[in-house]
Amino acid sequence: MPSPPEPSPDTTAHPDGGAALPPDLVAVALSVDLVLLTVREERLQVLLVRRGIEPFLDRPALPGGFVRPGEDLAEAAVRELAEETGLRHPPAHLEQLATYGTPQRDPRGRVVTVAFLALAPQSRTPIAGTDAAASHWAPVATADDGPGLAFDHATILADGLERARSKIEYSAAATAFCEPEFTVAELRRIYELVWSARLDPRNFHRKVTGTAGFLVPTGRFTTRDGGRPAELYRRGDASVLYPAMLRPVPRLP
Amino acid sequence: MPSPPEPSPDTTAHPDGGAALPPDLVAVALSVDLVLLTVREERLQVLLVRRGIEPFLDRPALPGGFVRPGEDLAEAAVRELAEETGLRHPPAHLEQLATYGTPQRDPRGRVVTVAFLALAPQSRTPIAGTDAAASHWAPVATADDGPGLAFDHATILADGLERARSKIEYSAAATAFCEPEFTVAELRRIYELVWSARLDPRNFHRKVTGTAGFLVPTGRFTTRDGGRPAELYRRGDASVLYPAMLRPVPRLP
DNA sequence: TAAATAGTGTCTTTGAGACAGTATCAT
DNA sequence: ATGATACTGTCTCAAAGACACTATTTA
Repeated sequence: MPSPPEPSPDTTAHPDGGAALPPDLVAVALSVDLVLLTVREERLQVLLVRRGIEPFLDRPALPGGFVRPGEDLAEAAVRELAEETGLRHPPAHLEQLATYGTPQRDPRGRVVTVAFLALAPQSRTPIAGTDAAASHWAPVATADDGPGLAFDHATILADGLERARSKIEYSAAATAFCEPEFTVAELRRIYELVWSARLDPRNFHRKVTGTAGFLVPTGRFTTRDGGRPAELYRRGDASVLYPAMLRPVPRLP
Repeated sequence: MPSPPEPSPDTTAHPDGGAALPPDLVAVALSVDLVLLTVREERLQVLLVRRGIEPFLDRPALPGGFVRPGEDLAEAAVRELAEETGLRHPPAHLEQLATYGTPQRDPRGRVVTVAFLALAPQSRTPIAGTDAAASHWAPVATADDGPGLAFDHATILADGLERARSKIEYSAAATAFCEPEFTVAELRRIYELVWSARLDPRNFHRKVTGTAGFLVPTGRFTTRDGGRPAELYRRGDASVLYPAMLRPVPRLP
């Protein structure tokens, strides 16, 4: 890796054309944290890491780390993901979630974190790499059980879940959980597991195949789900879903 | 992988129970910026300030400033708003928009800014105070004309507008533009100006009065809009609008 | 054959869009 | 009276919910 550009970390000493930052600034440490979700073993799961240092030693936490000089925020997010989980490919979906900067959220000092939401299919999330020993999947329903998540990560996780649940209503983001080629039933299962709700297979089929640009039929079929062969689809160009898919009241027998 | 040695910013000198921030951190300056929108003179307008210092001296910019020690992000946003515009009351609606941290977005050094979206009625936005001389309203349609906005504020403004336009679809946020008591026609005018679209008065009336918890009738009437007296309403408890108000394709003759 | 899943069609209900008609003010 | 705006009602159409029926595989 080439050495990073030399920006003086002392931001107050960085004049440019006579303009400099005011000398009485609070310097904050900036980190990124990730809510990486996937569907595996018939459940919505989130990637957690076990903290190897204080504070919150040995407690589960969202993967993340400090932003480096000259590094963009999203760039830092995918780098941390690769380092902590050995993820080769960037996640299929990545978006900024929110920024958390309550003064006392980190006992070490002022640390502000920019949280990202990432969605990926199971095949792209092998968990194997340098620090990978400490990373593991946890069902979102029980992620905060036992020793609670470090820092304010329980809040960040809750916000990420709510974002994911609402995002798949009006966008094609749910396909980010799927393999490159998938059946309508597999996509429906994603919705059901993310929403904890049952959807009518026939109405769902009509909705997703009837929305222009959402799904692209490949012409090929699979029997991997059992029963009559189902057509395989790829995700289409449409990123917004209009009209939106309506989320039922959560009810999964 | 080795990190270049760098002078410790003072955030690293904040030990707590043996835990300290790593010494090779990049310290960043953290600021907040505001997209404060209001409806006045029959147009959607945004509050801008004229920059009094380099860089971008004399260019229009979004109001904002650096976060102080021990200060929460939203807290910093309302403080900056009060300082730069003399706004007494906090805005009726305030939400975090997004965080912008491209390395070169500020020529003075690494400055990351957390942007907020604020909505307020005209009555609460008098622009009178300490630094108020430099602040002014600009119609959003022409805000980026002439000398462009400083930094990446044109992007932030565009994101804020899009957020406001979509937010009023599925939430009661549009009432934040209204006075405490308002008529259905006044609320409709808000939607029309924010969306640049014409809405059918009768269908709009049916929609907003038929959605439980959205509007609370006061029993009193006004003739300030001319014609038959219109009932005055207050905003209700409902913060989400379901089903959503559908945004037509922008078309205002 | 039965069982399982894929896909199509049909009926009902909800709600949005379009627009007629009446009500109550100012002038 | 006229004109303006407030409000109610009615018709039509699009789309969601519920569910019957047929199609094609494996066991």
